[in-house]
Amino acid sequence: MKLLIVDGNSILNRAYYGVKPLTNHAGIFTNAVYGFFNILLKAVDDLSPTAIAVAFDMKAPTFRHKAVASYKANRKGMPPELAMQLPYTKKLLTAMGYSVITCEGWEADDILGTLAQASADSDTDCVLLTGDRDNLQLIQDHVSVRLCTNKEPIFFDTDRFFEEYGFSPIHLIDLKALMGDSSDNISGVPGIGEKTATGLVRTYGTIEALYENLDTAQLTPAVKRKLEAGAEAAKESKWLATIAKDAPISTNLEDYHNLSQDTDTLAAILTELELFKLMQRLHIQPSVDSSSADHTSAESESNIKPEVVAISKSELEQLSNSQQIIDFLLKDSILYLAWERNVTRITDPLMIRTFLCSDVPKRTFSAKPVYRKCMEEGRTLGNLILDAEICAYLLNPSVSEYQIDKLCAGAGIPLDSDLGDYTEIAALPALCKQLEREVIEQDMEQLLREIEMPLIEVLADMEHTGVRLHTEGVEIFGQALITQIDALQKQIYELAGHSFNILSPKQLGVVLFEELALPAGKKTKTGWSTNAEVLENLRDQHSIIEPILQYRKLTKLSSTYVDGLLKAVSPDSRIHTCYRQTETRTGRISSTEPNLQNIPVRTELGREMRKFFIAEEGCTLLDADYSQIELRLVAHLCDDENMRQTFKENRDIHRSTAAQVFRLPEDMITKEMRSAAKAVNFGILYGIGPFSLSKDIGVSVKKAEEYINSYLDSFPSIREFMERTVEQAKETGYVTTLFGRKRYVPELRASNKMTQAAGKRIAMNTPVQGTAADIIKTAMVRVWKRLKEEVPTARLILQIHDELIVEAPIADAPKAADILKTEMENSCQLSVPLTVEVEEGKSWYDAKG
DNA sequence: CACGTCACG
DNA sequence: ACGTACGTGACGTGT
Repeated sequence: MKLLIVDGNSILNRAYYGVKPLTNHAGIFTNAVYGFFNILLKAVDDLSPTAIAVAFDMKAPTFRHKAVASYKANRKGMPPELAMQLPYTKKLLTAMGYSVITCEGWEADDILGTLAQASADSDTDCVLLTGDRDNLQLIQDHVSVRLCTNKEPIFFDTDRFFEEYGFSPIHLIDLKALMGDSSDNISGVPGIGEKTATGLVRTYGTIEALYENLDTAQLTPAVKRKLEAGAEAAKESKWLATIAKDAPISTNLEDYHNLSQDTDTLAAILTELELFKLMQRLHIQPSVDSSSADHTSAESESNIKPEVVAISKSELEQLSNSQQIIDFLLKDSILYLAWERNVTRITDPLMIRTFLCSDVPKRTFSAKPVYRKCMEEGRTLGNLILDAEICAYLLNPSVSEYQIDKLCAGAGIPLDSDLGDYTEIAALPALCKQLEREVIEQDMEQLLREIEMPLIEVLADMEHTGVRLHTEGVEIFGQALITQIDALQKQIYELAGHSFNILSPKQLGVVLFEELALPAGKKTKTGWSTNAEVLENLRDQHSIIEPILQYRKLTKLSSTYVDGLLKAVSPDSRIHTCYRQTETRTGRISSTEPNLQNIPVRTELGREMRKFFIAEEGCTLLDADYSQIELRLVAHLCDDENMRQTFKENRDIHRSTAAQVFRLPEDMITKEMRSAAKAVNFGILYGIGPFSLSKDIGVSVKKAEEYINSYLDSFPSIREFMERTVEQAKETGYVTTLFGRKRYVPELRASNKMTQAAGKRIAMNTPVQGTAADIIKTAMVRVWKRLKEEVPTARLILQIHDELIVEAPIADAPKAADILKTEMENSCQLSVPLTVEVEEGKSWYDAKG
């Protein structure tokens, strides 16, 4: 028999602080559970114990035992994010067949001590798993410790302990008696520190032996005096430091043998917590949750083992002409199919094309690359009815990466890894059905079918078409930048008196705040902040600041935009960005490789870049953007009559807001007042605070607060809407957009009030930003379809959140412009008009005056 | 790989 | 006392 005794609280605590915050989609924290079992399972793998006992403190300790008193007095209670994970941990341990031991009035330590002693007494080997060095005192023959640290665990037995401490483990309590332990509120002997205490313990062993020999001992007078004065404290401290070995628990070690695992319970809890990695590690399948239990057909079907079959060309043609739903995955140019109970794979490119282009109803996971591949062959993917990745995104947009195996785990769909390459395709039919059903249950079917599904092809087409770049122009622009950058660099080095890396915040900090002794403003966690805002404030203090700011601007343009864009140009002189449809938590699309949604516009020099985004010969660019879409949505969502009226009359919203806030007629509003109102308007969208507003518009925090209050008083319906939205998010755990898109806001349930405040801002902003995303996506689908039908020469090529760009032959441009404006303005009926401005030009720069 | 910085809506 | 507006992506530095 070999016993593993776990200090549950200590390991859970270590896991909690060692693993980054992690929650399931309902907001239950799971990081400590995850870390706990990683530590435990690693130990079990390494040690192969035949019995495992996990000790926990009691929740509400009484004062029968002295250690409890010190515990209560000196350790803060667990944060709720950790406390909520404790019952899950215990239930999982029990389900795994391990013993969970608590003992009223006794600490986990005491349980460890008692069991360790019982092991030693019966010549049974045992290992203590703990993160607390206190437990090293329990080491003796047959009893060793596996000490968890931030790195690899350290193994301690008597010999290893002696090497490190120079005395026997049992004398650890004597060491503490002398030096104390602030974390356990053990005072020790005042004035005796680690060095002295260690020396004394090495010489005398126990404090009793030390005090008996105090008169004859060779001690400095000071130490001797302190020891004499602290005799009582030493005794008291030793008593406090000693772990009990007589907790009233069973010392019959046979009682702790591992029981058989309750796989169902284990699966149910891990599924609830969405700890899929852990499930894999334990080789258990996720459980089917109760909501899907009544759909027995899907369940039984998915439990039938699929048959791997070969398929001939004619059979494939027959299948491709049928009306049954076929699930497919395209991976590394291999096509995997699943239908009825069969799975197969196809490598012949012609057969792959036959299937993909056919009209047979298809489902897949991640369709956009498939559309792209088809488009590269001058075709398209036929009759796609469902993309499971998109469904998963709608169900929870906060997931960082959507993977079939994890989603199956979360949806209670078994994965048969014996099927090798066929594992995923075999599970796909069940996954599609399940996710589709959930989307429908959560009232997002329309969002799925009318927006997200058709959008996949639109995005694929936009990527495939790409945007033309005037590469020579960019190169020349880049050369000019380099020349200026070199000059600035030289100038900066001269002003600093030496060369250094200007782009290194660390080195720049040294130059500015040490060598030049400029007043250091804010700090970051690693050093001084040197961001633009800080540097702006130092502008007048030293002539080095201006060129540094300039240097930063130009190097940014050079590396991110000139170099970045040139790297991304294809041989056709066009840039084919990648639009990501499952990336943002709000429903927006993002753009990568390269990001075409952050091409400079705010400064004149940066805006120059847009001169190189040009139309094909004989073509022109049409740029259509929504005017104030987010503020219009605020007016609609809040149903604010005042604000709605402004938009209905197509008046200047910022001027109108200023008039409300300052209680003046509109013609008395100054530029400054208008721009302050504009900042407040934007701030409102984000859940503004006075501090940030003051920074933004350069007034005092107090003044900024007045503006905000005045704003919310002028528009009471906005305040009500914001409060209502946050309230609702707290109750249900999520917020929704006008079109039913969801986002969970677990931040609202955190105990940290900063996090909670962030949660409120998320709750307030997401319905606005998300609805705007829904609207432009709808418009994209409609514009794309109409252009395809009516002006097939015109191509949608770019989307920048509230802006669409179409490339069209000059002759077709007016018609395309009309379609753009009409479809964008009418993609949604609100209580305020949506207005779109369309402009035209040879380059993006020209098309956006 | 994390951080700081900065580009956009 | 602390940090301080929502949502993104890319680059260079430095551990």
